[in-house]
Amino acid sequence: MSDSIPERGPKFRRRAEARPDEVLDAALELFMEQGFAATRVEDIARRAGLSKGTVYLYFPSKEAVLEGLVRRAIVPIADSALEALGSYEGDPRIVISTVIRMIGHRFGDPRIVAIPKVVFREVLGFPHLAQMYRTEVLDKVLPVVSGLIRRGVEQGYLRQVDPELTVRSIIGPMLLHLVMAEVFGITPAGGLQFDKLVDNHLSILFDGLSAPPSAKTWSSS
Amino acid sequence: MSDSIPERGPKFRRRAEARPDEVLDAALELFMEQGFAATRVEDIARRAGLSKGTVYLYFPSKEAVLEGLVRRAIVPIADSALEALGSYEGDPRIVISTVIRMIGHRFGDPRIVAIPKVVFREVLGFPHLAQMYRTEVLDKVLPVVSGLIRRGVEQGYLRQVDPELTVRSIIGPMLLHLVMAEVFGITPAGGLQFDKLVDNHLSILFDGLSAPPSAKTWSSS
Amino acid sequence: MSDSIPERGPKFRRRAEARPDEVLDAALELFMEQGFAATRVEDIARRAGLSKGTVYLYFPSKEAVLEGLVRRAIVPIADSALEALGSYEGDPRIVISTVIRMIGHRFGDPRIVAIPKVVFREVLGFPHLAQMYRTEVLDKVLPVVSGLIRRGVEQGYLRQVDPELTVRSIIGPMLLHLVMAEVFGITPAGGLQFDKLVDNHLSILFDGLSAPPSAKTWSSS
Amino acid sequence: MSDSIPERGPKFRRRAEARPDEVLDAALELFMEQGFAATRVEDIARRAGLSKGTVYLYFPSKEAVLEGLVRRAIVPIADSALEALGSYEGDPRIVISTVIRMIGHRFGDPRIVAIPKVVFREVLGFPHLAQMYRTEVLDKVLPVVSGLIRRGVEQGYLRQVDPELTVRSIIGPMLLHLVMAEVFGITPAGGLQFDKLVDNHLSILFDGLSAPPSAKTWSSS
DNA sequence: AATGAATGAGAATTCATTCAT
DNA sequence: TATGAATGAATTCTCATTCAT
Repeated sequence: MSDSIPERGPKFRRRAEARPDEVLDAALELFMEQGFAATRVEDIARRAGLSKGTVYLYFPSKEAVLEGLVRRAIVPIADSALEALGSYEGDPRIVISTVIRMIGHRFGDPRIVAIPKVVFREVLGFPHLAQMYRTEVLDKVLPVVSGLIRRGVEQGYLRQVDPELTVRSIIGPMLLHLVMAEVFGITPAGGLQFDKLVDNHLSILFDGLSAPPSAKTWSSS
Repeated sequence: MSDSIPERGPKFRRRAEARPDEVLDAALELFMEQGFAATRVEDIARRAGLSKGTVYLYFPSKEAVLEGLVRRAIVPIADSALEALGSYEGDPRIVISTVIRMIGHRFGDPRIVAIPKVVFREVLGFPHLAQMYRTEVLDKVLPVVSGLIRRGVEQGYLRQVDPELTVRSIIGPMLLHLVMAEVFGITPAGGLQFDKLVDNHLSILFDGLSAPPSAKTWSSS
Repeated sequence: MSDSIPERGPKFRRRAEARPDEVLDAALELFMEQGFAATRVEDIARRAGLSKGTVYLYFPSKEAVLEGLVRRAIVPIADSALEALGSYEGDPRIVISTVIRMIGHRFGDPRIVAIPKVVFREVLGFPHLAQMYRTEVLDKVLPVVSGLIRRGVEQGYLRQVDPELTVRSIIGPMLLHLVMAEVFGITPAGGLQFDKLVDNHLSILFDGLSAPPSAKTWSSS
Repeated sequence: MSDSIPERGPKFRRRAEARPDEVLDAALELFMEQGFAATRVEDIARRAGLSKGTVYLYFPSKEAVLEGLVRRAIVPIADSALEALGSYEGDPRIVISTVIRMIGHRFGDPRIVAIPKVVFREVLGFPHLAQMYRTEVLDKVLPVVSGLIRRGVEQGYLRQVDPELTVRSIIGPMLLHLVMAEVFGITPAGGLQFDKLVDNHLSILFDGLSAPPSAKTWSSS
């Protein structure tokens, strides 16, 4: 029992410390594919290469797995977003572009998009999940972004806009791009192409849809 | 026949024609509040003022209720959207504004937003729901919108943008506004205020975030 | 309702007194096809050209329909069988042949075989049905048959056999013929052919399987 | 049953391999007593000393239990019957007697008769059960028996009879004996007494009911 | 630590029966 | 009489969770 038992289990022996993470990985995939309710604990176990009982060794309940999933994802998100947005001083359009591109890049990784997708899906059923996500992620990130915009307006970089509402204009198109692709399978001709979306989006976001000569004659109100 | 006792409690109300709609109304509320999986058929019945069995009188399964919900909502959506977008000829910004405002207005009615919310939530678990929604709503509406944009570009009203991707920039901010409010309870100071969101959004959409003088010095690429 | 309403209902108007019988007819078919438990009251009603509620106008419960079915079938069976067997005095082989042929003939009518088939199927679940069938049919018919055999033995027409057990030898082959055909779809080449079965059976029953010369050397004990 | 309780109560007996058989045993008893439809899965579980869920651990549905029951019974039946009938060469009456006696003996065991009884009862409701039983049992056994008879006729041991129809005369009386006893509780004075039935039956089968002197004057046609 | 057999509460669905019309 | 909408008890089946090994 002490050393070489290579033929036990279908896979090579793994370090026990990695187990909880493997469970979360498996759960993430499944919750994303079918939702929390439709995923059986045994499915999670199987996909993680474990038995049902073992899952309960690391998580007291199925709901705890979902919670663990969100918790695990929360720290790096808030961290890296705030880090990038952090204390930049100059033209906010540069930071915004940078961050948007970074987010766009990250969302190319299915492991990363999966988290918000699962959260969106399940929060209504588990309000304290929403609470957690809001407190740990949104309440930290949103004020920074709107602060950035406010400063941009004050410093003359940006037109007079409502900073809070403008956050929706910055992030919304990317969310929709994802939703269309993931939920309905609607992508542009060549695939997800987040890069192109970001280019098109930033161009409109900063310079508007209107053709230059029309700027005088057009009024959106 | 002898004596008429019409007020004998909620039982035997005999309004057969209205029943399916009452069931759908109740189901919509519950699916929205807790999701499809967490809603028991008995809950639906109770909220509709019926007994469990009666629900099955009109719908062969719980899933059929969900389907009926989507089906009921689909026709008016596609209709009214296409009607508004229809065959407008002039400056597309006027149509876009009009439609966006119309959508914004409609989304003020919780009965109306509820449908896409439920669809988004459950679609992963019921792929043919996605199919239905896509075929009946998205595949009809999206091409019209991107056609509008394409024409706007060709006729010089709009800058050179990718029509398909630009759809995301038009609708995305509104989706995010809703998601933030409904999923995480994050609204601007005074409530949902869809009107203000729409104004802010359209202003940015057409004229861009950048302050006018900066147009020369800024490059979004 | 006053005079000529030929287009109401799928069939010509029938006299109300026939209703209970129509219900029993429908029930018989269905109980035979699928068994009592698998037959819904609504199925019975539909096949009888009535509505569910109307069935309850004539029978207080589903079980009462089954009971009514058996009751209706019992009288003529006992009657006609006893009549034929009744008070015959001469060679019992003639009566037995006659009755067997009569039974064989009757069993050609699906409406008639259906009754014992349904009874066999359901008696275990409704013991008082068995009781009824036994008291009304079997306890009347069997003693007459074994009495006939006993007398045949006493009068030298038949070999020394056990009259009670011999009843099984007389009727059993016909039962098996039916069971094989109805339950497993196993019939002789040209169909049910009850006539041929009866001929073959009677020939063996009275004269035995053994070839004549072997009679001396063979002993069945 | 009386003593050896491996203590610890009925829970967690951990005898995984025996379980399916225990379930089948319990189901057999119940299906026989009350029929398939009237037996609840929980009843089966309870009688097997298990919980409802455990039944589903081994059988995916109640119907699968019924199927398993038949499947389990089928192999030994066909095997032992064919073995006995197999390749006998001489006087077929000896084999027939032997097999009939063997069957008679076996049918003394309630566990064995139960199977065909359940099959007969439920087969109309589950046609593929009939299919299975027919293919695996009847289609194997019947041709062997009729072949035996045909050979007996050819070799002069038996009178000119129809081999296929004669099968009914051989087996039918035993079936009826069982049906009368099990369905209606009608047995000869001293109980089932299969031995006596078999003796009486074989005597008639081979030598006929008719008293010897009458052979000339009697004609069964 | 790991397993998977066993449990039982809970949910979907069916259908006999009732009753206002 | 006749109808069929409405009811709810009963039943099948699922699956999170426990626990002996």
